[in-house]
Amino acid sequence: MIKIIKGFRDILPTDILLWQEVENIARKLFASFGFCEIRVPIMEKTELFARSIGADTDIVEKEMYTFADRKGEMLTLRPEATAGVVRAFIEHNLSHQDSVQKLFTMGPMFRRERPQKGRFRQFSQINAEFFGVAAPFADILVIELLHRLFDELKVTQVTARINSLGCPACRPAYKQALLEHLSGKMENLCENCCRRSATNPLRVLDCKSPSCIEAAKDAPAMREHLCDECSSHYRQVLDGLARQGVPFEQDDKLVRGLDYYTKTTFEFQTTMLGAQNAVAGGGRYDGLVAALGGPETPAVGFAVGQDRLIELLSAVKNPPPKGPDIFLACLGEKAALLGFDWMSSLCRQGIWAEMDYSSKSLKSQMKRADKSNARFVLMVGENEIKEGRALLRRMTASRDDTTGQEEITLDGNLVDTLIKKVAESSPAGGKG
RNA sequence: GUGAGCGUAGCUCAGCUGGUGGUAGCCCCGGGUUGUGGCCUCGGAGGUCGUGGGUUCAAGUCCCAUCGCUCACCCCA
Repeated sequence: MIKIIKGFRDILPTDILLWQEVENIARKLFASFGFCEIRVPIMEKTELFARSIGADTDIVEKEMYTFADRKGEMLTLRPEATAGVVRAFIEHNLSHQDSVQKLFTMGPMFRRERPQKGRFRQFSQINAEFFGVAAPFADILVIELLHRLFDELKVTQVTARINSLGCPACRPAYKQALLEHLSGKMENLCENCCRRSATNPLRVLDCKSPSCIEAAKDAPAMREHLCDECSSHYRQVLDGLARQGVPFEQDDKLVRGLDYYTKTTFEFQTTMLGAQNAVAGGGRYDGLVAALGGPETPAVGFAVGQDRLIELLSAVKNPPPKGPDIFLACLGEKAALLGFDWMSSLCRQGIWAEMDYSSKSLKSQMKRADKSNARFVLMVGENEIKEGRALLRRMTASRDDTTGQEEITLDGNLVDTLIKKVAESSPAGGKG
C-alpha cells in the first residue's frame, strides 16, 4: 500500500467543518478590516526565499523542499507566505494602484522538519500583510485584527507577546551591547548559540537551553537601546493596542526566526499545544520590499498557524451533525427509477436529497436514512405508485408518533411539494 | 539531524513470568413475522499480532535489525 508522505496529512470529511469555519470567519473578518484576498503560487524560485527569509536561517539552511526542475531551475515549495506576496506586490506594481495595500492569503506551506505535536511538513497558514504605512497605526491594526480573529473564534488561552527589534539604525549598537554582555559567558552557551552569536546574537535571547537562559538573564533589553524613532514607534504601538482593548505582554526576549523583521515583532502563544507554543506570529518588515527590488515600502504582517489554531478549537467545539433534507426510500425497480429522477431534481434545486442505491428492505433503508441524519423520508413502493400517494415521514418524530408522517400526492408537483415541506420544517427558516 | 516511547480487527484497546489471537467496546452488514429508523436483542463479516531475521519443543509475548507512528530536542506558525 502506498502511504501518505511523512508529516503530511489528510483532512477527512469528518474534520473539515472546523477548517471551513475558520476560513469563513477569517475571510469575513479580513473583509471588514479592508483586507483583500490574494493568491500566490505554492512554488517560487529558491532565490526568493533565500533572499527574503535569510540565507543563514534554519528555514533556508535545512528545512526547505528545494529541487531542480527538468531544465535545472532551482525551485522551492514555499516555507512561508510573505515572500511570495511581496514578490507579487512588486511584480504587479501594486503600489501604483494604491500606495496602501492590505492583503491576506491562506494556504499550505512546506517545511521539512521532524513532525511533532502541532508541527507538520505541510501546514496551513493564514496571512495578512499591510503595505505602505510606516506609522504605528499599521502595526496596531494588524495586531488588533489578529486579536479579533482569536476573539471571533472564541479561542482563549492565547496571549499576545510583543517586542521591538529596532531598525538598521539602532540594532547594530544593541547587538554590540549584547555581545559585550555575552562575551564573558561564551563557554556557557550551547553549541548552536556559540556558532550563531557571531552572525545573529539575538537568537541567544530565545534559546531554551538552561545555560543560555542563564547567560541571557541579565542581558540588556533591545527596548533600552532603541533609537528615538523606534522607541517612539514602539511606545505608540503599545499605547494604541491598549486603547483598542487588545491585551498583550511585553517580552524583551521575543526574537523571530526570519531575518526580515524590523521594529515591532509579536507572537500569540499558548500553553495548550505542547512544545509548539506559537499559534501566530509576525511583525514589521520595512526593508523587505526594497531588498527584493521593489520600491522603498514599509510593511507589517502576520501568519496564523491554521493547524495549531484548529487543534485549539477542536478541544472546545463539536460541529453539529449535518444530514440530507430528504431521503427517498424506494421499494422495487419502478420506484427506484422514479426516485432517482426526483432526487436529482431536488438536488438541482438546492435540496440535499439522498436515496439508497441498492434495493434493500424498507427497514434497512430507514436505518440508513436515520444514520445519515435525514430530516424527511419519502417512502415509495409499487402500491404508492399505483395509488398515486406516498408517505412522507419526519424523522425527528418519535417512533410511534403517527402524526409524524403524512400522505403526499405523487403528481407533477411532487418535487415542489417536497421543497415546500423541507422549507417549512427548516430550523433556519427556509434557507437550506 | 539527535533522543525516548509505542506498533494486536476500520477505531479504542485486553492479552499476567513465552504454551492454540479476545463471547471486549465502538463501527460495519443482516435478522427479530408480510413494507417504518433511533433503544433493545440475536447473528455475521473483519487480523499473515508493522516487516525481516534470531533464541526456543513452542514467540503477539524474549533478542537483533528494519519500517512506521507519537512525543521531545532543535526550529517556528
